[in-house]
Amino acid sequence: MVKMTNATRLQVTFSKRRSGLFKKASELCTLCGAEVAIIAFSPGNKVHSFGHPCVKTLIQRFEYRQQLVHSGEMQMIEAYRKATLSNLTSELSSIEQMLEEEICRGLKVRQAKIGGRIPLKTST
Amino acid sequence: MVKMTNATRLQVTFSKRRSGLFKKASELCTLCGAEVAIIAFSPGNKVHSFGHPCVKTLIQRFEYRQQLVHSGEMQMIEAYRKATLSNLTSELSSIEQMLEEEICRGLKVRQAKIGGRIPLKTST
DNA sequence: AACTATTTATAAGA
DNA sequence: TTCTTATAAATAGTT
Repeated sequence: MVKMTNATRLQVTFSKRRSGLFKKASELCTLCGAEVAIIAFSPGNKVHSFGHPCVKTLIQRFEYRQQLVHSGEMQMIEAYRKATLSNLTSELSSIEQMLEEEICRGLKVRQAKIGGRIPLKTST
Repeated sequence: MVKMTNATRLQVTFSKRRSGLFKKASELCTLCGAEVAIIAFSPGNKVHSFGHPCVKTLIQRFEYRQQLVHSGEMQMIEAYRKATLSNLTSELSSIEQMLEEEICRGLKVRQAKIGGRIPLKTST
């Protein structure tokens, strides 16, 4: 599989495959209860996005997780998870969720200050 | 289409469909020269990601664009695009790209300081 | 992990 | 851009 040469066909193919990709993503969400964000830049450099529940929230969560990994905290959490009893695991989940919600809330406050808003779902 | 109930089947289906989704994304990249990032949280809340050229870069670019939209600068750039001659359009693209590269460089420096690194492609 | 019947995606053409 | 259709690919169910 190589890059298409004909610019017109490439544009049509991109459009079709992008909608196919977004459809697959939305099926994954409804069928499995997954949460998915997609950011796509077309060959013409236009941005297209899909998000359930919304792109921004998932980016925030992703970056928070990455931060944990980089600072070694995730390993600590995993070690704790393995060492503790299963009923404590659900407690930990709640704590993580609360922390995540706090971060989201902070984001919304910051966004409100700059006059922005958080779309529920975008396809720009 | 509704959410699957059987937890085991759901896990298998998620796994199959996630790899299908990532494959479709990579095909879109090679076939059309697109750039795509996907962040997916499984029902078990594990994070999975796909990125070409890399998730972080595309998130940065996405957020930069969103910022432009919110501040109204994108509209100004679009208006300028339409008003100017086509040879100026490519010049503008170069300027945008340089600006983007500067932002990426800044990100890398900041990441280097906290001891992190930027993966080319992740599937966590 | 592998198989396969069936469903779904898509390339090409209109 | 939308519709059609022949072909290719994905996947649900099963082993």
